[in-house]
Amino acid sequence: MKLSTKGRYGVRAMFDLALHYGEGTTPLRSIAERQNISEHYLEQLIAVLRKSGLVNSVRGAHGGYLLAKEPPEITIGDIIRALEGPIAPSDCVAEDVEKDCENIEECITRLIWKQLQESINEVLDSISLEDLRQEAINAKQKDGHHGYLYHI
Amino acid sequence: MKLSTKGRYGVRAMFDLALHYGEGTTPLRSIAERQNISEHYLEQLIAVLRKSGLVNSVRGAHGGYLLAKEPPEITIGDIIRALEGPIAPSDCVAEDVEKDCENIEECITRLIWKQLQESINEVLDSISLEDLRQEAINAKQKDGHHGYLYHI
DNA sequence: AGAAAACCAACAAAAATAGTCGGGATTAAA
DNA sequence: TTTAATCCCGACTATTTTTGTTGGTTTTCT
Repeated sequence: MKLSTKGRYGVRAMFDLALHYGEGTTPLRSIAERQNISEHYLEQLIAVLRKSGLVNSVRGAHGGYLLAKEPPEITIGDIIRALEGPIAPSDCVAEDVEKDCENIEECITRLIWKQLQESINEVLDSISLEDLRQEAINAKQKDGHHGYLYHI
Repeated sequence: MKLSTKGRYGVRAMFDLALHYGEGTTPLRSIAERQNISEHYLEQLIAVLRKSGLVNSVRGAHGGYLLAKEPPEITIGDIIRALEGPIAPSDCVAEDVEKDCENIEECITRLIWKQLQESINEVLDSISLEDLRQEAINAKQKDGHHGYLYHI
């Protein structure tokens, strides 16, 4: 029950773009440096996000990436599903798969995975990039020097 | 965001034991056959469940496994956490790990993983083996011939 | 032209997953 | 007392997924 770096890096990259929303394009190198992620690896992830219609790109010098929609219109769920595939704790609850349960016990445990799937989607779809942006603004106001408010 | 077979097989095995609760021990082979899971692989999983105090074992001929507590006292969360480790979408929200976020963005995305973790645990801890047992009884009553009610 | 960037495809190391294999220890029953 | 059923244990292995790396090509601004 863990997200891979794909999802986590992807969310951070999109969050980074959200913080620079309205300022034109952001080159991948800047995102990678700020977020401390391998640039080439992030390239692969953002390619997926582009193909999913979540970011646009501008090629050439002074090019870069930018959000394809406004921050309130992009949810964490959109990002995670693009990068990690549909959220399905078990294959039998994935939308595109038609798989028969082999026995009644399997059918019943399926109820669990269905509930879990719905709950996860609900949480992830309830948080938009705008929400994160607001959190960041609040955090900075409370603690001027970039303050690591949420350390464990 | 997918559970491995460890968690899913484990839940099915425990469910199987719940359906036979009060009937003494159940040999692993029976569980493996009914649930169509490799016996040797399931052995490894049930060893973990035993060490976690969720099942007891009886060695020797006519031995087998049985639930260590009553079905209402065992939740799906107990089983999943035993087999897959603590539910933590990101390491920074795992209880045993003290990891500093490296920048403010990472700290803010952490809020997502924390919310997600809580939601997942809530769902999984709200379902007990007894709940599944009741579902099974209902399903059988409605459809006498072992009826695959929950097919997609 | 030159530099900055996106874009692309193949490769590869490391880790996790999903088992398999072979035997040893324990116990009930014949 | 042997035998069969069963749990117990450790080592091995194949496959897949993750997490990148390498080395380019193309596009566009200055």
